[in-house]
Amino acid sequence: MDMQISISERTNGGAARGRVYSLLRDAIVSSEFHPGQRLSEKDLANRLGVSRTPIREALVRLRDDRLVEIVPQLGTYVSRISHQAISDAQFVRESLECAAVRVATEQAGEEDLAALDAIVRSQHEAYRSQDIDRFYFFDDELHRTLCDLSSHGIAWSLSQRASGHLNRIRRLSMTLPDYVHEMIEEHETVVGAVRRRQPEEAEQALREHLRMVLTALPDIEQEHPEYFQR
Amino acid sequence: MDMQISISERTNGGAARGRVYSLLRDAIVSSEFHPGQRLSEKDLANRLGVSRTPIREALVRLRDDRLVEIVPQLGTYVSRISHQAISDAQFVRESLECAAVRVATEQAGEEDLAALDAIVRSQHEAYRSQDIDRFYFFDDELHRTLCDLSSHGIAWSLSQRASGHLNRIRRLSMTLPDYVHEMIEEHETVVGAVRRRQPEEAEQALREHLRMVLTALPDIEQEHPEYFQR
DNA sequence: ACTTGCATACTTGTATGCAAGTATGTCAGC
DNA sequence: GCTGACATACTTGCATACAAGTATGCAAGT
Repeated sequence: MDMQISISERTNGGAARGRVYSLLRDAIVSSEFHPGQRLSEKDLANRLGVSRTPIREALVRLRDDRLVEIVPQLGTYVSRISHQAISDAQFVRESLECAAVRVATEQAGEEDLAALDAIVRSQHEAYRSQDIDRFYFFDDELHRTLCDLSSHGIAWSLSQRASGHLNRIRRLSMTLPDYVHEMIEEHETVVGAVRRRQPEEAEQALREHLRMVLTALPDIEQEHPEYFQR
Repeated sequence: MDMQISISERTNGGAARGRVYSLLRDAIVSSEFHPGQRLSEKDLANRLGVSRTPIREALVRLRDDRLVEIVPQLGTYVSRISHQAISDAQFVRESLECAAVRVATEQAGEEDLAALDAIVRSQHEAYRSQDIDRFYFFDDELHRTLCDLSSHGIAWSLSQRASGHLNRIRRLSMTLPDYVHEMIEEHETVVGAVRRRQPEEAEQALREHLRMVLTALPDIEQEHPEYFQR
């Protein structure tokens, strides 16, 4: 067992659980842990240098996110991507973020609009330098900011939490430069509608934008059929 | 320690955690545990006849629901009712359920409509016999059914999970017969709009209905100021 | 009387041991 | 060679022991 990690983390209060949750979630969403893979609490505990307890609590939370399935006395498995889970995640994300953007359109001040513009500009820049991680960072940043502007930041928290399956698809379909440019244009459309105080337009533009990730689904399923359920 | 409970539960897999979560959530929502009250894992473990482990896992989940606040090395407290939490919960519930009812309006079959009618009739009956618990049961049942008809049952799960603070208010304002009758009429309006395939109407009716619970808020805050934050 | 420092009794976070159930490999018997 | 039973080595769920930090009350000093 790795004592350094163990001891250094012991000083912080409740850091291990959150750290383990983030690590495991990233590993699943990035398909580093591939769908269907069996996970062992004990093995994860050894690899991360903590005991089973924080591992367990993280796994229970990931089950709430539908990213793992825990079968008592049998094992814990990375969930396969299911169409129902994707559809549900899409529904939740659309519902929350579209409702948020309507409110944001009514509440955004001039400095808020400037912040949105800045994010879009940063995305352009990331696109030019082909920095895909940075691009997706600002993608999230834009959506988060739109939710925050509704004064219901919870919309983004819950949307993120529910979007595990969607993010897996997004991560599997990363390298599509044409699509990336289209995404920036869609962002500009949304921000433009917010600026012109057109909630209906903003909602519609965001809804279409959110559905773009689904267009990659058939290709991914053909490429990785073993990642999908049934 | 109560060995009977402990042993009887040991046979089932993962039953203790779920049972403890439901018990604690009910206790908080019903204000049996009053807002601001300090909870002790060890004390709860003794009272429920289980060890700290399932208690901990339930409390962590309740923190996700914003119903408790866990302060490391200090204590766990029942969250006070905050206007932000109420507003967030209302936003989430409206967003999810209104989106669901739109889809439900398009998808409901004749037998689904009959089921909705049956629930409303049961509510009438519960009202006549002044059975408030039964009334609220069918209230939930109607909302859950509407979500299920959208083929996104997750909408109801998440709505429920996010509605802890709202349900606390609802439970604190229980005995209002006039209001109850009004609620039934609102339900009938929603179901009627679904039957006539008017998604916009159904959504609007549901939205207004969902906001009714908030009308009780000022009275409750005046009656129990110590339950509220700040 | 008041303040200050320390012992103590809490709290939660983490680690680990035990119980119960399942899959699997191996060996005996046919 | 094939089949079936059993030992074994896993799994998760729960209980408990230990670590570390905080509040509190008491006693001693000013």
